[in-house]
Amino acid sequence: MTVRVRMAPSPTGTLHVGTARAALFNWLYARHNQGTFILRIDDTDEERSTAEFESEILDSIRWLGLQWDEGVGLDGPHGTYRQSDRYGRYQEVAEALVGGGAAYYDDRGPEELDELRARAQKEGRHPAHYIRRPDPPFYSGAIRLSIPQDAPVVFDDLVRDRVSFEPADIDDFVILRSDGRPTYHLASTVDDVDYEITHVARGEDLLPSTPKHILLTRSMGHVEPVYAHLPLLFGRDGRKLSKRHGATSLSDYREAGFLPEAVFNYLATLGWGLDAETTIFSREQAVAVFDLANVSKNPAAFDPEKLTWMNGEYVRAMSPARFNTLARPYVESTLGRPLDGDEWARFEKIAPLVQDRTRLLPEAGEQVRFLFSDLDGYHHDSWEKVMTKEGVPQVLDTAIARLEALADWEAESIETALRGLPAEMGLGTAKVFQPLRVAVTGSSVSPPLFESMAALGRDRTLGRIRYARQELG
RNA sequence: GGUCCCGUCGUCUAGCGGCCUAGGACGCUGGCCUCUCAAGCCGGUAACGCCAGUUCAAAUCUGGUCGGGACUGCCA
Repeated sequence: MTVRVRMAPSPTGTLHVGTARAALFNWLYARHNQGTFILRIDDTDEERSTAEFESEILDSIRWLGLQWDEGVGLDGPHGTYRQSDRYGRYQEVAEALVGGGAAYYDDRGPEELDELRARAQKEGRHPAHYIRRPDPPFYSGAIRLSIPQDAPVVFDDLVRDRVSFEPADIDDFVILRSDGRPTYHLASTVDDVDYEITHVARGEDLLPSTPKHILLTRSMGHVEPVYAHLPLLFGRDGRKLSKRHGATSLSDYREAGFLPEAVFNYLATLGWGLDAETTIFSREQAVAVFDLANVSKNPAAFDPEKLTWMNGEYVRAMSPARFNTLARPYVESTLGRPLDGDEWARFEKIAPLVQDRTRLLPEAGEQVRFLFSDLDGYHHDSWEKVMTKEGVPQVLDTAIARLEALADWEAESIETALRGLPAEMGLGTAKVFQPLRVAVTGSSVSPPLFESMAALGRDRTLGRIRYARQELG
């Protein structure tokens, strides 16, 4: 049997990292089993669904690298894969269920239903005990599924193992609203049947709805898919992942300069692992061994710090050419203008050293800023801590003399010219190189000094050291 | 309130009766390296929620308890 899995986002917001992770696990399962990964849009909530959210979600999924084989935007055997296009089908199913006696029309109003729920809570019982087929049958209003009371609903969840629900605790839930539109339960279940979905891996929040979906599937005369309920994602404080924890949308991370392969890797480690030892792994490695049955039961806390560390691992591992291409827009946005050809050459010269020091792409811009704009002032603390020390004027004077005498302007010759200074002047290395660093880059933290000077160019470097010397009087 | 799910370092996890004086990763931290910062290397910190039971032996099995979470809509 071919594995067919799906992700079914609702376009009522941007793609949440939790939804992205569920999509990721589905994708991994499909790839591992040479199955089909389907993308469907669950847009039955017409009030909140928008085309903008839908395209944002599709972009984010593509960015993460989860190519779908069937579904929205692709020619498939099931139409548009957008639920709003299939209302006729859902109505047909709902009415057939009524015809067969498995469902019924309910025209009780919200007030009456609220009263029943309140009574249930007061008496410590489940609302299902009260929301049942009313006495004389009605033939208008919403359609509810009638829950058979004969046996418990039991299923073997791939991650939870055996789960069981008593029918008395399952309410006769609405499948078709009184305006003829389907509820999530109906649309989702009908689609899973029609699209021949074999495995449903989704968030644990849907575990309590699963017996409803199973009963619905069975009353349609089909066998339910295998379920796998994934643990939920939380913030570092153990609370539900929300805006308070910072970014919750995949696109937020994309914009912050995270790499898709790092986000992919990190998300995969939340609730699953390649093996006992490996933290950094590729898509291919994950695909090779992934199994829903190995997913953890515990909820996971999303830790931006660990993601950032992991991103740095990926930044350092990429080719210099790719780093340069990816970093360029961030450098330009730091400067607020595009780089010209000469500036680009200077950047390329020092880029490998910047790459080693970058965890998030935007950091690259800050590190090379001194190369492309005049020092708009020294970092105050750096100046105070470094430049006001004794001996600094002599260090700068000596360095200027040595550098002026250089025949060429390469990092190696600059180093040769300056390397011996500390010993010659009887000073510690930091006493010599830190003042030069501050003079040249404006800060006590920068890429390596000699390479920075080489990339900056002879005239600018000497100009900056002379200027700093003047400032000291 | 009711139903269901979950419970190993601060966090992500390994562990599926003896290999556990509990392993790896992030974080934090001591040191080395070193022109600063990173990176790298060596070391440290820190966990089986609790109580019973089963067993020669329990983080691993059972029961209870406590704690956390989800759901409880004509939202998804």
